[in-house]
Amino acid sequence: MSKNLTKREEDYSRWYNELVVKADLAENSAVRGCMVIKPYGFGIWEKMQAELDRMFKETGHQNAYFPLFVPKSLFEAEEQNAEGFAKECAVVTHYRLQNDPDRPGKLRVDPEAKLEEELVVRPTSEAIIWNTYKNWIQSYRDLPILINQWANVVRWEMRTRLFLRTAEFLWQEGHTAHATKQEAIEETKLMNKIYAEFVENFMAIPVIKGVKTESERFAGAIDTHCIEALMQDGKALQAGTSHFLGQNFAKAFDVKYATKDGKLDYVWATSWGVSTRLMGALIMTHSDDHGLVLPPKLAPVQVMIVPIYKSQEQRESIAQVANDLLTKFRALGISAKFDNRDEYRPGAKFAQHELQGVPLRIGIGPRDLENNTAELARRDTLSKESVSLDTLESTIPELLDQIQEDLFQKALQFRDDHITEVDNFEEFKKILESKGGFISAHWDGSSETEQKIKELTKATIRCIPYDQKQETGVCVFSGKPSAGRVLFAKAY
RNA sequence: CGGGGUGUAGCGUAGCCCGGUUAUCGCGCCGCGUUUGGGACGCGGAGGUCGCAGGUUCGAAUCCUGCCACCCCGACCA
Repeated sequence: MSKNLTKREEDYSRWYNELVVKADLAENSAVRGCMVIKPYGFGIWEKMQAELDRMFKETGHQNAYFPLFVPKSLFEAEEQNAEGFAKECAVVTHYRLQNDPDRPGKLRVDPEAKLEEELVVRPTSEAIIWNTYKNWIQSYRDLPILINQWANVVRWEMRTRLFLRTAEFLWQEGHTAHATKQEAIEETKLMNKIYAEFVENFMAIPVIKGVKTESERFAGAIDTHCIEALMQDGKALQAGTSHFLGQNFAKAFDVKYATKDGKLDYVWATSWGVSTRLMGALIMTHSDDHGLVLPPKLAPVQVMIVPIYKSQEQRESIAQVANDLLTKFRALGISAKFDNRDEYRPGAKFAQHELQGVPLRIGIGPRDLENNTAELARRDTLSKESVSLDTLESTIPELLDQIQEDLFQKALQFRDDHITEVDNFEEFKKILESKGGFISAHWDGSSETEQKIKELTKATIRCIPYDQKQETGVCVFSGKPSAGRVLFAKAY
């Protein structure tokens, strides 16, 4: 994510440490790999949350909250799921501290306070939620259950990566229960579609919708649908997943319902989630050497007004104009701010707001006061123009829309330029090393081939795209017959 | 957990090989003044258990041992 930030040494430092999102990998080993998200960064997340939440509610979902701690016996009930996450679980074993007799003033874990049953800190909530759903579901009349929760989860990864893989992360996880297989499959696809719409329309990041291969599937799922994005360095990023869980969890937690004709059947399930990883995707898709570039729809501040003045009289005159503009923008639902700090000069403010990715900047100085103009600067193109003050009110809303669209188109162009069709393995390796991006190639459908390609090239199958063409060919690695191309890439 | 690297002020660092005044510089921070159309300037000032613990030595940021943390590369993963 910092690959573009090489212009000045200070930028790099400020990027992490002052302005944007302080991703503080704490020094204490117990919380290493966890993020501190500063207010500005959290403002971005809040906007993402708000839009997603709205989309979930529009499709009939409700929010609820389930416990952070999962008793180990519940956690292990669905074996596939438990096995998949076992290696990265934080576990609570004690419930009390006491004074350490050997180290005055220090504490130790009270050995007497050992829990009878260990508590797993949720890496995902299927277990505890399905244990609850068991009590909520008796009849087909209780279905469907369409619930989402906004929560934190913990996955004790061996290696963390800022934004993309932190030990603790914020996300939303939807967990739904359905009477029929078909309905659950529809829900799985619907939520993947909603993720795609959100990421494309709000984050301005183009994605490819598809289905995971068996080896990349969520632990405990029958099918994992996903959206895959491409970062500026040519690596793919899984931006969201939606799982069709079949009856696996219903069977593990014994969740049966009475059908209309009086029979008992297991419930069908889905789960789906996106996380703060999306913020990493946002940074790595749009940023440039000057810092963040935020799509207007997610920018905490969309328009920043910067005064340029010599005297305090000028400053006051500009403030009047600026406040007038703020009122107008507020009426239009545009979030605008007036950076009237006296202790920084304009250049420093310009640089700071560019670093923070504020989409539009309006500069007002003495010359503008005379001419009734302002300097309007776009963050994405870094272009500036002098415009009449009177036109701002009408042009800014469409300009924000234009920036949103341009960001998407630019990312789309880059993404499409980095999908390469390849028909032999030599070229596969060559493209992967030189150009990167997605490689569209035939695959024989076997996990063995997938595994071997991964070992040889580090590329994995990101997904089998929904819009895969029916096209007979031969596997790029094994030469065996294939019915269509899949997308390979090196991934985060 | 394997391989490599790095720990010096809020951030970025010099010094370490070859031990020796009061630990270097830049940014940031505080005060005063001058400034303000793209990252201001001058003067003054504050801020350090040199990652931690041992050891060697008259003397350790520097040499030795152990530990810890972080970064990069693997394995694992949203």
